[in-house]
Amino acid sequence: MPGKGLSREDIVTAAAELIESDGLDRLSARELAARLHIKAASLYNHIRSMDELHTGVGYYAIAELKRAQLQAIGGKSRDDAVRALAESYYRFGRGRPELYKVILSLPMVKNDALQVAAGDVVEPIMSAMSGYDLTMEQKMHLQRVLRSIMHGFISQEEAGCFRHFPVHVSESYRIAVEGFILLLKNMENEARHENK
Amino acid sequence: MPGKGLSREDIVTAAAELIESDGLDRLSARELAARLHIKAASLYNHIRSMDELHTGVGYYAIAELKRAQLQAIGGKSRDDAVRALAESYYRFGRGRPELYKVILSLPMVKNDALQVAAGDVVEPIMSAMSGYDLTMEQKMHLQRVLRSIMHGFISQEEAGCFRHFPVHVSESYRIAVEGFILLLKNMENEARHENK
DNA sequence: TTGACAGACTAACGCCGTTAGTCTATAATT
DNA sequence: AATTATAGACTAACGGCGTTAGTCTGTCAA
Repeated sequence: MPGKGLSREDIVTAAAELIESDGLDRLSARELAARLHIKAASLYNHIRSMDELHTGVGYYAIAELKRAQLQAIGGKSRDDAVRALAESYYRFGRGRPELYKVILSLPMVKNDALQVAAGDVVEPIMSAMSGYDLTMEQKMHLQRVLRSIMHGFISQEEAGCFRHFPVHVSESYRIAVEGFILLLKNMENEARHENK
Repeated sequence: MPGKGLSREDIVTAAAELIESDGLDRLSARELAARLHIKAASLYNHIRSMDELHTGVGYYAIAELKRAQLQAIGGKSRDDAVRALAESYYRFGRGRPELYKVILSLPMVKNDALQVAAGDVVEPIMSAMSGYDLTMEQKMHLQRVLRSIMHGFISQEEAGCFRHFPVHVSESYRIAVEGFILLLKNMENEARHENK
């Protein structure tokens, strides 16, 4: 094996590094190949297409995000867990914006394997909400709500939509998260009154 | 003027139509030119670059979205206005997904003129919240929160993230909006108690 | 009638992802 | 130890992309 020591995983890792350092739009077969000291065509000995590589980086990014969230939740529960989750999600999105973009650009539809990865996105949120007295169906709805808040916030700030007013973005986010916690408790109480 | 009757606006309109019918990723100079029965290079007599054209379509999309929202709010106020706004936003995002993508892909940072357009995004939301007894600063925060909810929801559903559970998406959205209204009223009441 | 010019054209450049075909060095087999 | 198979690099090329330069032509104003 001439010029060995180059696995598929090496390429995915190199692509992730390229994306994080130079930006997602700078990822190209030739640029990536140059970093690995090979020619663009040689990449195709390891990957099927740039699209598949993109998906591969997506898995990596989702795994990183999941890891960060689970670590943030730690031994916390209820409000503390939700706050920690929201903060870690925000920190990931803002701290590694290019990697976060990769997650966004993944079309979860086409690929079956990606539906597994989609579970990785949901799991930490469900875990953070485990301490609340809610039905599974309620939690599924609320998981979508929280994800929408977190993702919507990050992507709009990233796009520069929040720059135009002199009120602090972090305070807006805090209000959003506290509003979600308010909703959580409200739904808990409603259930309690019905059962009484 | 040989082959006249082709203005910059015609090209923006044609681009918007192309995007809506064939998808944003199918927009290319050659494809667009073919629709206008000219060659790709001739486009540059009217536009500076494809990027600028993209921005032009973005203006159009934002104007459309604003129009839909203001119409939805109509004479409504408070909760009704917020619900109508949220519904119209959702309907726009889901009903014209490719046009909505154009708005998302606009980087509000670079272009000064786009900051004007950003005001068009904010205005209907502030209008819907006008009936609540809140400070301007509070409304600015809450406008960000609502936008995050609406945008986060649409973009995640568009990406296919909500397909994996057998609970209705529209119900999730309803919960999210009602949660926001809950937050609105909660902040109103807090202010009232402080002032008493 | 003539000159200016808007607005189309062709040709070409350098980028992109991707495929086909070739060569070579190592690993496995005889 | 000699041979064969193969992994994995290479060059060359294709069609598509956005974009620029330079050219030609038809209409409108002087």
